Amino acid sequence: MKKAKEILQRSDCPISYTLDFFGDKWTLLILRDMMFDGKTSYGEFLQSKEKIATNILADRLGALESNGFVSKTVSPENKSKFVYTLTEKGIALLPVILEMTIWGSKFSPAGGNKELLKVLKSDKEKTIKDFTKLLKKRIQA
Amino acid sequence: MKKAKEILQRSDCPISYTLDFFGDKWTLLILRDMMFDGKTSYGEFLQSKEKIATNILADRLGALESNGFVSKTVSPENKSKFVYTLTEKGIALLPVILEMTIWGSKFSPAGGNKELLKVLKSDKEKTIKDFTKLLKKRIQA
DNA sequence: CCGCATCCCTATAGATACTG
DNA sequence: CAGTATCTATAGGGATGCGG
Repeated sequence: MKKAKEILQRSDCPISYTLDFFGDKWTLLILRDMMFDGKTSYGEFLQSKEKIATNILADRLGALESNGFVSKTVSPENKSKFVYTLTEKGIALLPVILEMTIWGSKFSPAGGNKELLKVLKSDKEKTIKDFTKLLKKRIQA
Repeated sequence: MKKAKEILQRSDCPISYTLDFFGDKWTLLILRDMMFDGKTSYGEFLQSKEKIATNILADRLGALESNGFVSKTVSPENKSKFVYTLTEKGIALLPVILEMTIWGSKFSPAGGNKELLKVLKSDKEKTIKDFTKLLKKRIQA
């Protein structure tokens, strides 16, 4: 039995609310892996370059699931494996993540995703819309 | 003497880089107060409804300053008071914060800023551009 | 062995009281 | 006004466990 670790809302401010849940260093990285790399399993998340600890990963996946950002199902191929997929509520975070990508690409010493930046620059709104559509399609299959 | 608390970069990923610095529950709220409420002083930040602790505020202001997101100057009116203002690097985070506002407004039980949402919906890119211009003007005065 | 969870211990975040 | 000091709670790293 898992306790659902509810979100404690500090104020009515929408920014504050967003940070109440996503204001940590790991949660959005999991969503990134799902959105951009199509990852769906615990093991795949573990392999990301930032090296998330197993307990943190389990905790965040649980929180994401119990708050409706991802759904957890048993893998059809492997009964002892779980598949995590984005919900629409999770997909709705794409614009936030993309803006973070843009900002990070501009200011990180490591540079950023030049390809993505070029596409975004030409028509950001369209890119967001199209990518959202793609993600939604992916979860229907 | 203050240690500059450098950012430890977990990977080359721009999203990860953004989270390395802004992946906490308070830093962006300070920027929110500066952007949307025009706050400029320690005392004003303390009064926000989320009730930030004094040591956290001091810590975050120090980090924001030493990393070039805000600048700290002595108040012209009151020599024993400091004035914090956004830099261009800080202003560049506006799109991220606005997307968080949009997301939070959509999903927070408390609802959100309906006015802002309406404006953003009609032309998001223009709104961001105009507001950025306003913020830049503000720091030149 | 792999996928996932738990335990333990340290480091950091954060609340409250206090100070130059 | 603008912080520090001190103390406690929580996040997080690494090892370990356990079932297939």
